[in-house]
Amino acid sequence: MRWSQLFIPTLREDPAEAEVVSHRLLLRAGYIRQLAAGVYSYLFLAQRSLNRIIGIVRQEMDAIGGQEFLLPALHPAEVWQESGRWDVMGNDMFRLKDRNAHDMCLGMTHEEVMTVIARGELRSYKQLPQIWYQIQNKFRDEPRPRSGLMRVRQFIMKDSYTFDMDAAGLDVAYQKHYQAYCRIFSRCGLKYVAVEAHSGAMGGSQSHEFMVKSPAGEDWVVECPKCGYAANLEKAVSHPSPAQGPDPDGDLTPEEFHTPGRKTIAEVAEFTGLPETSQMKSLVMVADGQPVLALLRGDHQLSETKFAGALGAKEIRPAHPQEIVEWFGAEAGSLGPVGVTGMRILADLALQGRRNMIAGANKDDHHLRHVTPDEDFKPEYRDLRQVASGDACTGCGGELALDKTIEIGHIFKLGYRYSEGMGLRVLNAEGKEVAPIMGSYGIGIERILSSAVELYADSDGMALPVAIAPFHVVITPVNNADAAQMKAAREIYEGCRALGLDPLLDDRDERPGVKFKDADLIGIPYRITVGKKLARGMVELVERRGKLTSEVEVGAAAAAVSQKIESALQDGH
RNA sequence: CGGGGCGUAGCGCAGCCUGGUAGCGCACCUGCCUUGGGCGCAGGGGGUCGUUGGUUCAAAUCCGACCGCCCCGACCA
Repeated sequence: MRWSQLFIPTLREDPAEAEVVSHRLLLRAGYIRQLAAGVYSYLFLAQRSLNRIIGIVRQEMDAIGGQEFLLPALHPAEVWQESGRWDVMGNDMFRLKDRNAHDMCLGMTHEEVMTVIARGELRSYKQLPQIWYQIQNKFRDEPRPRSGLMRVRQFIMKDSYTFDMDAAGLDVAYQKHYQAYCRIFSRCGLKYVAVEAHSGAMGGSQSHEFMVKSPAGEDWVVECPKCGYAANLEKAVSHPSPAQGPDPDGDLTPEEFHTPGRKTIAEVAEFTGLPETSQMKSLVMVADGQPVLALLRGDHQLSETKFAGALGAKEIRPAHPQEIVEWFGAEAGSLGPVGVTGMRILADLALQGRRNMIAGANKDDHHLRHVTPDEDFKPEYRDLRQVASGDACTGCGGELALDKTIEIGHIFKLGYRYSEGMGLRVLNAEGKEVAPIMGSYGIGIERILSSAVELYADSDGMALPVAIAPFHVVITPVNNADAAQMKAAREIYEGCRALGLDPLLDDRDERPGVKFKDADLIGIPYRITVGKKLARGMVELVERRGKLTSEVEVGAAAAAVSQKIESALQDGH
């Protein structure tokens, strides 16, 4: 296509509201414009790039036997009430009423709708397995949209749903998706990791997230460089570092001592001269309205996800200061498990077997020494500890690393929640009614674009992978007034088209500097510069990433770039 | 929902403190010039100063309410 005819509104300056790299560049390069908080218009370049991404996703989904549907974005309240999620989703769901005051909502996801279709039509085990998917807009009224296309309120998602007769069938569907996701993200040119994930409020047994490491990410993943263990921080396990000092021996009884003004673990450690690992950290949480005491080693952090999981709680929060005083008779900073009644006490596994530790005395400015779990109080032991960087891998002992990541895909086994709950039944070979087992698998389409921008940006702009760039190559005549240059540029352009490439001809009447800057900014992976060297019959072929430049003959330029593109697509660059 | 910041031309900003009816750079339009990294010269168009109430002879400027957007945190199938 000819640049002079296109709408590519590049900005010379950074828009003030954009902070993260991808947001800034997508705006500057004329890919997107904001309409409201977390709502964006995708202009020409973004649409081309997203279509490329969608094309890859579609191919790979079809390759595993997926069947594409297009489902309503507008749902009646009933289907969500039936699954019980009308209430669960709270303010994250966009809700509205139709003219008859009937409750409706915009779909955040499509388990309900898919299940409704399935229960109306699937009758026999002979019809299973099924893989149904859709690529379309989903709506979530995010409490805080942010980071450009990273967290938005309307976004494109590929979502698939599988129906199988048994767990073994689900395993197959799950593995197919796992493999398909690996192919999709590799083909899109991303460096990603698949990590074990928490399956969240959806329930279900097994779950993996596909993550791209990036400082712009919002999730933490834990990785072992030695054995390849990788998990979302919410779910990750590790061996904690050893306690920094031995516990005092003997069958000692708790003994109160005065700790004026010492509230934090660090302050108490300094005051007593004992390491933080000798202390018990007491956190008061409220789980579904009930107070619960959580105990950890002094230097450890509570994983709220693990904590909620251990209790099977839907909603947890730290107790308010007034509540703490009411229940413990002391303020946070002097709390401990000894003498606590009327609430569950959950202790992290790292406290099991420890003796004679320091804990709060439930009396302001006082602590207890010689507190021993199981003797001085009876806790329930659970894994509550959030993994920290440097912990030892439980598999191989390697040193775990923590990285910030962007979640681009999530697959999980749903189990029977929707089929059971919404009355989806088929007859099995014995003629008995059974509920099929389901899986659900999502990909954030815009996040693939954002991640690619983040991953390959430099000071000049973006440098998109060939497979998802809006054009393969931009042909830049340096001087429009030079008829020979324009002619050669057009010939190369036509040559590229003949080879099946998507070329962009920069025929704008602009100074060369402007053309180069814009080409770099919008991230087209290759540029053919037609300039002075044309006198010798040569043009330049520039790779956007790394700015590698080579000279080729005019007549060979199209073939040369085609070859590079071909191999880049093979290697996923 | 808690904390912070911002709203003046398409974009980036100044003006506000100390009220007197709006300015700069980029972009845009016209002409000339120039053509290997956001060129030069000349001329020009474009703004209900987020909305609304109040104070005042007079409000972009002072006071109040509201709305919107960004950032940090909480939250996040």
